[in-house]
Amino acid sequence: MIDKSSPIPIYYQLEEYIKKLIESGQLKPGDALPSEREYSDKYGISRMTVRQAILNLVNDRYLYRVKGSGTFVMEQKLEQKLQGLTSFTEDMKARGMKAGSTLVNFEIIPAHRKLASLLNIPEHGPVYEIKRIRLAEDIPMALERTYISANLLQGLTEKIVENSLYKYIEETLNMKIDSGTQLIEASVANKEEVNLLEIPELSPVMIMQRTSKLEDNRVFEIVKSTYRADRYKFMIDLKRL
Amino acid sequence: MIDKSSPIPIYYQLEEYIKKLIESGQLKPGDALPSEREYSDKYGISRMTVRQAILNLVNDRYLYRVKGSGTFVMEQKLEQKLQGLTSFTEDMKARGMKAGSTLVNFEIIPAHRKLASLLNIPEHGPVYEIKRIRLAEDIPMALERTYISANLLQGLTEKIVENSLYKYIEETLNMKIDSGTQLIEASVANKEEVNLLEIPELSPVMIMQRTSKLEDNRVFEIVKSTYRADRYKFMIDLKRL
DNA sequence: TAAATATAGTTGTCTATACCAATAATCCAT
DNA sequence: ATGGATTATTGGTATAGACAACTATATTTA
Repeated sequence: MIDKSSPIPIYYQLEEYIKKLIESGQLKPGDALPSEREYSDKYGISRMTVRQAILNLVNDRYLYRVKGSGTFVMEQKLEQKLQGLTSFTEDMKARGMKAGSTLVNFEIIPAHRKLASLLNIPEHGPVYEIKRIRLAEDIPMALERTYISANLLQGLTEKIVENSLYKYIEETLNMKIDSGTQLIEASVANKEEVNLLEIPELSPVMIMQRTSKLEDNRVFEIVKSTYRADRYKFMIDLKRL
Repeated sequence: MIDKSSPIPIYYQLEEYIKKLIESGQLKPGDALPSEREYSDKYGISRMTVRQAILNLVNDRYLYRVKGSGTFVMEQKLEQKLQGLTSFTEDMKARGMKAGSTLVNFEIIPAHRKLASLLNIPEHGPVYEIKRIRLAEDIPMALERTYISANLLQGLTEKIVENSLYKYIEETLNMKIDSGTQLIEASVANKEEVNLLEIPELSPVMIMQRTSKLEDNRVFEIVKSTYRADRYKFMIDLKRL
C-alpha cells in the first residue's frame, strides 16, 4: 500500500489511497477513518506524515474532522462538475455533441494596451493570435480568439494548435495550467461574428473571456469566445461561502 | 507581534499578521515574503509552525510558493466574492452600486409543467410568483421572477419579500439554503422586458436561471432573472478539478 | 566568451517527540 | 436513574533536526 522507497511522497501515496477508498465506496459518507496514530503504526510512518495526507483531503472536502472524536468522510463531494477549466472539445463532449474546429487565423501580433495588461507583458510585445471557429455537429457554435505571449510559449505551430494546445502544454512542455477567471456578458454579434458564425444580423451572442494561469501564477492565455446564443447555454454550480 | 504565552495559536497569530500586511498593502502582489527560516529565527518559533501559517495562506490564495525560490503574494487578492450564492443586493454592493427593488407582482399561481418539474412538485400545484424589477443606482438592472412552492413556504407576505427573503428563511424559519446551479444564456429582450427594463427593442439581455436547494436537498426556489446586457457582466472563478 | 560546476538559499518531505484540548466511554457515588 | 469524576482516545499545536529537490547566483573551466 505504502512504498517507502518510491520517489512518490508517502503522504501523497496515503492521500490517493484514502481518496480511492472514498470514491470506490469502500468508505461511505459519515464513516470514520482510522485514527492518525493507527495509520502511523500500521504503515510505520510518522503521525505528522499521516496528518499531511489527511489535512489535504480535508482541504479538498473529502473528509472532515472533529477534535476528540475522529475523522469522517464528507457527505457530498459530488459538487462542481461543470465548474472546471474545460476545453471546448471537452465541453461539447459533455453535451453529447461532436466538436470540430476551423482555423481562421494564426499569427504573431503586437499586444495592444488592454491585452498587454491582461497578459502582464509590455505593450506591443509579441503575442500569438489564434482565431478559430468552433463547430458542434459541424455547425458553427463559437468564434474563439486565443492570445498567448510569444515569449512565454515559443515555437508554437499551427499543427500543435490543431491537435490539442492544452495537451501540448501539459505533456510536452510540462507546464501545469491551474486556474482562471471567466467574464461573461451578453451582446449583439458584430459583422465578423455574423459572417463566421452564420447567424442573422443583430443576433444575440454570449461573450466569455477567460484568463488562465500557470501554477506559478503567471498569466498564460486570454481566450475571448463569442457563442451563438441560440445554441449555447452555460451552467455553473454555486457553492455557499 | 507574536505572543507565545497567548492561548491563540502561534501559527494563527502569524497568519493573521501576514494577512494584514497584504490587505494593508505593505506587502504588494508579487512581493517575496521572508523565508521560513527567517520567520523562524526572528520570532523564535519552529520552522514547521511558520509553515503551518504560510500554507494556510497559500490555501486561501493569499500567497503562492515556488520551490527553491520563495513565497510570494498573489496577484489578484480575493476580489472574487461573486462565486457564492449571493443575493442581488449583495451582488450590487460588491460592485459598489446602490441596490433597489420594485415589486411588480406577488401572487400564487398554479405551476405549469416545466416549473413543477423544476420545483419537484405536482403540476398545477400552488407556487408563489414574485416578480421584481431590480435597480442599481435607481436604474433598472434586471427583471427577476422568483418561484417558491407555496406548500413549502406557507404564509409568505409582500412585506417579507420587500425586506429580505433570504434573511427570513434563514433566521426566522431556520432553514439553510445550501447550494444551487445556475443556467446562463444570452437572448433578446421580449416586450415585457423591454418595457420594465426601459431598454430599446431587440436589446441583448443575459438570462440567468438559478435553482437553490435546502440542506436536505429539497429544491427551494427557482429564480429567473433577465439582466440588461449593457449594464451587467458576470465573473466567475474556475478551479482545476 | 560560453559552458559547465560549485554554492548558498529556498521550499518540500519526513521523523520522533511532547504536551494541550475536546470528546466519549466508564465507573462511581448519590 | 442521574450527575460527576476519571480515564482513554482523538485531533491540535509546537519543537528540533535531517535530508531531498529545486532555483538563482557566483565561480571556475574550456
